[in-house]
Amino acid sequence: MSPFVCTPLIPDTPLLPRKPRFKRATAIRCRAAPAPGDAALRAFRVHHVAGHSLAANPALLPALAACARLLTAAAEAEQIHALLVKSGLPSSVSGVYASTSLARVYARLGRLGDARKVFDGMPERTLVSWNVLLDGLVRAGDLDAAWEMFVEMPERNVSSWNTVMAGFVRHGWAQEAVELFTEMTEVYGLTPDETTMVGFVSAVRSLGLLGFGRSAHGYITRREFSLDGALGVALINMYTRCGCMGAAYQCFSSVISKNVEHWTSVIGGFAAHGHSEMALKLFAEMRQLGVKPNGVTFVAVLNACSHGGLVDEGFRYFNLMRGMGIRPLIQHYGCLVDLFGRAGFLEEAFNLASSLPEEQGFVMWSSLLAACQTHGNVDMAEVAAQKLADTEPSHGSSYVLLSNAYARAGQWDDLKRTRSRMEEHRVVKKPGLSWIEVDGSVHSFVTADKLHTESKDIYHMLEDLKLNLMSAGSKPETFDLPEV
DNA sequence: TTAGGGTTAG
Repeated sequence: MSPFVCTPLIPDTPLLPRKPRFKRATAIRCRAAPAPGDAALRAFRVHHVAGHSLAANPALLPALAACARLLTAAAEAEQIHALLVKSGLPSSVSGVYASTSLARVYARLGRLGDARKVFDGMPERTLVSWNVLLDGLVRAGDLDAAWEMFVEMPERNVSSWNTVMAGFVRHGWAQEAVELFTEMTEVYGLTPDETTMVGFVSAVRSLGLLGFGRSAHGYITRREFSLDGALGVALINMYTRCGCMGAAYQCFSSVISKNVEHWTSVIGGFAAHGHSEMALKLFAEMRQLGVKPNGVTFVAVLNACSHGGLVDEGFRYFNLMRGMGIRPLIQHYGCLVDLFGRAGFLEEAFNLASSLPEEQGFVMWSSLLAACQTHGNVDMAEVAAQKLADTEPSHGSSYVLLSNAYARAGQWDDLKRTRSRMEEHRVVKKPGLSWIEVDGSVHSFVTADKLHTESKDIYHMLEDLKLNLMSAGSKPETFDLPEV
């Protein structure tokens, strides 16, 4: 295959005309003379070409910072590294900044071995150098190694704690992140800064600890931390995940300088909770104010359309996105499949889903399977369930969704067969969990469990609620399930 | 002059 042809992540479907490719000549010219796109890299080159020594090049550290930020400038970083080695700068004491910055570039590129080599070669290390390496381990997902390093570091500051905490949250260790916060503040008496609060709020968001989230918000307000950056986004997201759209919107409104992520978070929140009109109204407002949406914003917008049954609008937004030069990803196509499926256009949903790469299709086929259940198409449900099982064979939800579809269609023999196949393959469906936080402790429940210490009182309360609902005229939807 | 932060399809 020609190196000049980009392989699209998603194969184009008839819906989506193929994008024009770059002209061959343009690609060759770019390759022959790669001009650094970043201002700092350009400045570095200007000084270097003018014959300035590395130590006298004011753009050295900004250029390395750019390499760390861009993640596409590995070649430039290597060139600067070579120049540093040649100049002898990294081994001099004044080179501690350059070496730390260089180690950071490799750490950010995921080249931990190279980062470690630079670090090991440093005659003098600062706490920042340690934190850079710590961050590299955290980003690579080697949390055990990161923890080991964190414990053994000669000293630690708030940044070290923040680095580990953010890493824990990013890799799903939210509970550990909360514990880390408690230890940092209560045992070590350190004062949290804005970054600490971003990590903490993100952790309590993952765990659904609304009470902790509210306390954190209070603390943030008292400290007069700005909500203009990541902190505002984290707070909006925390309220959204806890189902408090009122608080999320209030928080959003209090952000003075709103960026695309603030807008995306609040739009995504309203979309997820079924308030499609509000989500789309906010999207229009955002554009009117000149904030440019990104691919994630469009996931939120398309989600609003699918939850609101707005098929035509969904396609209009999808085309708008492509018109803005944003390449659709599997999430966007997933929204379209969901949009078709929920609205009952099962054939269209199926055709679109079938045209996409299978390995990323788990969520998409689940949504289609759910749509087949809703609209009573058992034949298609069987195919979708098979696709799901192909993607993740040990996942129980495909069997459960399929048996639900059989139940809805009254095909009890097929339902029995599916359940026995599940047993044969020893597939266990992980039960969905609900939880509620009362006075700082989290109480979790699965369907029909009696493990909670106050289980008896809870079931009494449920009975009361049920009676109240019935007397108010509510009728539950029931099926006559046979013994399986 | 070098470190740590946020949004994504069921």
